[in-house]
Amino acid sequence: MPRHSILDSLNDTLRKEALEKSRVMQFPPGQILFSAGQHCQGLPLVLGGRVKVQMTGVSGHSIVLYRMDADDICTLSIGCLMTGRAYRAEAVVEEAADAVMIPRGVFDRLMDQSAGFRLGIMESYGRRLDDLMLLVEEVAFRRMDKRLEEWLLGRAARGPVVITHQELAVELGTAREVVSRLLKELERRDMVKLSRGRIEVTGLLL
Amino acid sequence: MPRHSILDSLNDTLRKEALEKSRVMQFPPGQILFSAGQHCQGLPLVLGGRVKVQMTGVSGHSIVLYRMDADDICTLSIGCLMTGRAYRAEAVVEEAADAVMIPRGVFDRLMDQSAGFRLGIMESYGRRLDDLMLLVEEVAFRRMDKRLEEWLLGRAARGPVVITHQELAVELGTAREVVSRLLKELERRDMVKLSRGRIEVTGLLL
DNA sequence: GGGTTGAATGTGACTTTATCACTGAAGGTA
DNA sequence: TACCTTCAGTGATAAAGTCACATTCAACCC
Repeated sequence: MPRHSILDSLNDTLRKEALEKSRVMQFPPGQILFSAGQHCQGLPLVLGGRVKVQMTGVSGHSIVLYRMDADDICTLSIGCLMTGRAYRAEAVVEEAADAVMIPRGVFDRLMDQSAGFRLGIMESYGRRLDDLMLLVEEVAFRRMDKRLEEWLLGRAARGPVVITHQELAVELGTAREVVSRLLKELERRDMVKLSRGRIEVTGLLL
Repeated sequence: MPRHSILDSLNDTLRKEALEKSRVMQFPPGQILFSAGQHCQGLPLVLGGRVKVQMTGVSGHSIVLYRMDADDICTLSIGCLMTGRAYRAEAVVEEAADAVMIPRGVFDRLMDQSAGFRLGIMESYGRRLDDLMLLVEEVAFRRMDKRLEEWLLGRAARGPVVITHQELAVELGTAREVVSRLLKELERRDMVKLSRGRIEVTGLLL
């Protein structure tokens, strides 16, 4: 039985109908949920796992925009679903994920029938807008060394971080060389230990 | 009689009710529609004029996120209205604007009763997300000289651009000195003529 | 084991952008 | 006219991005 808080906001009849017409799907790590240029088939409600959403610019550079995990809604899909536009970004599964895929008709019906569902959708939208606004500010004004340190701290909680410099560059929206150099500097200062595809955070405080 | 396409999507009864309970407001240039930290009083439907939405980061720097003009909906307000969060950005009137302010209760009722209204709201949200995603890419990867030239071309259509270097820096999310130097270089190449608070685009092609 | 290969990382040289600290210029007003 | 405030110009330096190439590592195959 899929657990997603936006489904809790539905009454029994609606929930039953929604689940009957939707499918729970499983996605292994590495799977592309959708990519730029594709059209939307339904609204994914993420039940578990983790999915990163990134976009590639005209320049060929990529940047991670945000992540989705348990209890999230794929906000990007809503716009594509309602207006028929194509995705501009790409979603890649990081940790095996499962999601309820709500087809368009059901989505329309839920929006029509349930105030709670509408609230959930709007909340999700609002949060996403906020995230992106913060990202704009971060990219435009914050220093790369601080952003890198912060990113590492956010991941260092449980053991070493498994990631390449190139992937880390996409996380931060910068170049691989910049990441390499900043990491080397941190290593010189004994704040991290580097090995191939792996960063161990040893003494890093914000 | 306010003209806004999202009102056209309502049936006569709903439109009449909505307009009775809403107020058309006028805003002179320079007026702050809302600022960061404030709470939302209602959803503005922009009828005419122009409003820029910008945010100021922790660093104290500002950047323009997007603009609203005739027939736009203040997407940011929706999230704040529905979830009770405070605004994170600031909206400043550039050209005298008028807007219908829809109070929360009416908004809820329209979302409940009108599929067309819902579609309009969702479309607006989708467009805004897209805009912000493009802005992230632009800020992260594109060169400042190209962005500046593009911005100037977007404004040069009717006569000289009246703006200070500082304001232009906020448009692009960079520092005033950077704008000054890039403009000087364009002037050396006879692509613009500079005077105090004014930029005349003479020979600039993309 | 030794050799080959491709991905990942290191680094120098150089350009672009950001920051800091000023100086000078324009335009309004007492 | 003298003063004052805002706007613009600029040198010095640091941070970040770009390009080109060298090196290192791990996996895989004989």
